[in-house]
Amino acid sequence: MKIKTLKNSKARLCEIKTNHGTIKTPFFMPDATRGFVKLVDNSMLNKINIQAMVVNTLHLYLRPGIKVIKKAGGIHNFINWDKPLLSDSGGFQVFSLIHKNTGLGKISDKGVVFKSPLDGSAHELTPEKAIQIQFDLGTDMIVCLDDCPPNGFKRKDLERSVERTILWAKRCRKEYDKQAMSRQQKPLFFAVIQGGMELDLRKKCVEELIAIGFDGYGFGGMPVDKHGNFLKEVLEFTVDLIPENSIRFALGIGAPQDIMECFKMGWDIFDCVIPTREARHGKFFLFQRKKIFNFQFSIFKKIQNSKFKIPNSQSFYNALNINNAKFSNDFTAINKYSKLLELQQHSKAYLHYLLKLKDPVGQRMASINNLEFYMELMKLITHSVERATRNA
RNA sequence: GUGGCUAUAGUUCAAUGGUAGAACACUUGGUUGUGGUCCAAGAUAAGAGGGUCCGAUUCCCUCUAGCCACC
Repeated sequence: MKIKTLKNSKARLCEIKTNHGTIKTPFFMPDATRGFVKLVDNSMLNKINIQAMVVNTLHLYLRPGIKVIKKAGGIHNFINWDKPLLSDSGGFQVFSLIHKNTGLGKISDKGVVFKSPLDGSAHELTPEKAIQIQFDLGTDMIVCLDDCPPNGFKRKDLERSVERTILWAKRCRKEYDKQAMSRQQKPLFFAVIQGGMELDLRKKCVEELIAIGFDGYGFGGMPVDKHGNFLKEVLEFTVDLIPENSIRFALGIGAPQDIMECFKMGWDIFDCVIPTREARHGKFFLFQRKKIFNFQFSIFKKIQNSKFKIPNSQSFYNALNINNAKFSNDFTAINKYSKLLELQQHSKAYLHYLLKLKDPVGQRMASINNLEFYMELMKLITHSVERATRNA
């Protein structure tokens, strides 16, 4: 991994080598939980320049099942995608399933027993099994099974989830080493840091995980509190504890301004459902073009001066709710600056109408608009920082 | 043409002689390792005319409209 650190900032630009090509950070991965980004096909993802995606161990294990994927020659072949893929362990999903509905499963030190939400059949996920499945998928980056606590967990419960996360990380490491012996290509291996909002638990967790040794470390748990406030302090505290030569993965983050904040702190890679899920429900990201120059200029200036401070998000983009009645008669282009003809040529009123009907045609257009926005956001940060460091 | 039934929110339906509810639709928020969702808040209603009654959306009459059956 190549790392380019910035003079007056903790932010950094990295190049990460994977089995399916090199990725440049900061980068954002859309969630393709079941092996596809909802409503968007691969040729469109390539057009938008998506570098990598996140698939989910648990969802793919339940359906179509590992047998099918192995028979297909791995997940890349199965979904016809030749760029990097990261598989999430399924920890977040199975834990949120159980925490929301205690009847659906049981958590013990051994692993998690749960009922499939698809057909009610019983399954067990253990740390070893999570790693085996991910090797079978053949993803380029894999993640330890972790004990993911819900928002509002008390200290005692958080302590137990940290203990279990560490215990499981050890078992995952052991299974990884066993699996890796018989394979030519090894995936990059991530552990997940838990501890909720308790800083000493975060510290303990990350120190123990570093002692075990991983290629990268992820921020676990919800990055927002129950009121929806972004946990900036916890994220900043945690990233400072991760070694510089490790990849820093901000799981589930986030809103555009949260990604900006995290990049500034030194997080490298991101994934989130926001651009696609919210697109389906009408939230729609657009740059304020006139303000982008100011935005770039302020990054440039702030790197040259003392503290690198990312400007307020409100100053350069809008999050519109295309469902609002005012768009029913707005015949301007969905996004006249888009590279994609369908976003240039269709009107906001048309998209409003399609989304009111919950039609996939509209949901798709909104999804690709938001994904293009996120990719441009990454490009904008990277270019601004590169230009600034060149001239510094 | 005759007989019967019905008329309450944008829609489909409740309850009620004294403050008219729901679902969906509508309006506005929220959604952070994907439930193709979910949650929260909000606006909106008694066909027309007459009668009984302290008081009628409710009971009675006439008209109007719709539905069903029969000719």
